[in-house]
Amino acid sequence: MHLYVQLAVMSDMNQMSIQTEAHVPEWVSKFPLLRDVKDDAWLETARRAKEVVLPAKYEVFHDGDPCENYIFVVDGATRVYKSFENGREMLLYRLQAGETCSLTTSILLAGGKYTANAMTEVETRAVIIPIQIFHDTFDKSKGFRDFVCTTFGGRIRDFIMLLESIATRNVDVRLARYLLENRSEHDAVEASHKVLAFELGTAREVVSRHLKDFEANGWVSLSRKSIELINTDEMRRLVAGLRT
Amino acid sequence: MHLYVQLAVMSDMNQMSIQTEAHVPEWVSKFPLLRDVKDDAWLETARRAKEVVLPAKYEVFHDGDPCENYIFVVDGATRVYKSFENGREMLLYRLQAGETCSLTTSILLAGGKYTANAMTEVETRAVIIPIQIFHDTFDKSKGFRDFVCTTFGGRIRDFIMLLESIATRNVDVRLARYLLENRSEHDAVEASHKVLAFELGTAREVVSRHLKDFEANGWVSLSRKSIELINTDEMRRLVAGLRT
DNA sequence: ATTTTTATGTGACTCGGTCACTGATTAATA
DNA sequence: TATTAATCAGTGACCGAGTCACATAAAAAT
Repeated sequence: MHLYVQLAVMSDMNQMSIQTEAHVPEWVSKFPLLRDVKDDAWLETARRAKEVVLPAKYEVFHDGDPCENYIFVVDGATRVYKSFENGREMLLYRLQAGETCSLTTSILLAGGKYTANAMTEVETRAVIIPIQIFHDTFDKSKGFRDFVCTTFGGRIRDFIMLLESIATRNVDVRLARYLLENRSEHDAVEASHKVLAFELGTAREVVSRHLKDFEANGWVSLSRKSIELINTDEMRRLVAGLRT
Repeated sequence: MHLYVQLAVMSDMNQMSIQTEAHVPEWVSKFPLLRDVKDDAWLETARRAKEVVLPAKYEVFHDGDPCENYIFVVDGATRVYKSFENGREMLLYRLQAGETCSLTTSILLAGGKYTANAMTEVETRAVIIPIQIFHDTFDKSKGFRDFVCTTFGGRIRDFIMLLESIATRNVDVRLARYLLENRSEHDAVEASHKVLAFELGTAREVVSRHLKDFEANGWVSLSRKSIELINTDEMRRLVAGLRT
């Protein structure tokens, strides 16, 4: 959060004087709820906001860091995860184009430090707003405020769903669902077991065992970093709870 | 959420005309962040708010219900929990005097239905604000807005801690900590294993077994609905991670 | 006094997570 | 290119947690 500002591709402040009143930076189009917000407070903040480009595998923030900016993700993908003392990591959510970081929002609104980590998975474009300007705009612009609250409020439900997926231990169902939902047009998922384990919040060995079971059932065909789906009907039955 | 308005003890609207401008309803004193908020929008909302008294074991809201009111808990205790399909229940958080329901807030801000249940544990006094008035006051009163955002934002951290406590399965440590933190002045905890299991988000049998282990270690003495702590030093060592 | 409810204790079992290894394949580099 | 290092996958043993099916005992209700 400290270093990457130096990587910033600043939006050209000099051009502001010749922009028309209705001008909205291009990146805002990625955020439908903000597109129609036209008040001065928001538009000035949007125009002044810094756009940054983060390389892949870049640590955006770390457990314990203070929070200095509100973050709009314009393009790319960033995972927000919690590292536990025992070394395990749990994916809390993934930020993609058009999303904002709810953990960041919560800290900006309520204070405190980051309680999780974030790392870009691929090169990620983001727009950041310093904390003071965030608060100022939050007070002055109802449109921006509604955007922040709406995007933030929805995340509680996601956390509860995450809780449920951990509390009700049904890795086989979640694995099957993940494979069905993330297969390519050729009914294959190109991912290592380690990656799948991280996505599902479980251990690699557990994924390997279930995949072996799936293979024994004739549902999938396994090879290095690739799972080919053979019998998607049976897998769908498993996901639907119609156990075989 | 529908019925209990009929139980309401309405604040006497007729008295409003003779109240001084600086008058703040008594219940606001339970919410430190609101005590110094004096703008008209908030004060009028505070004075108009309905105060309700809910009996113990009253279902405040249920998974799937729409959300119609913002809720200030003035006195008592209400548990907010999620029921899973397999019948297990998980305590998300407990609302006590001076708290507001973050799940309710998230729905008011972002829309949607309740995704959990809430039930009073003891008779609970609460003040409720209808959704339209909530939104109106949220826009007009910076003080109220700051209160809502601050109390709400802090809950994300709690959810992450809850996630951690489930993901890192160390029921013995959490049980010991719970006993240490909730013992009476006589170093005893008066609760059934079932209740303890609910508090810790685990199964009754697991609690029973760990308590038996604690007893075998000479740390506690067990009797019906009562756990007497004998050797708190060793239990503290366990909690601190200095395993024996 | 009898029945019902609640609280607790236990053994057998399944599942998920960890550990310690193995071999196989790919990537890096000397 | 040959060698080394890193990554990927598989497996068995083990442990903790959760579930199930009981059993016993105490308290509450009738």
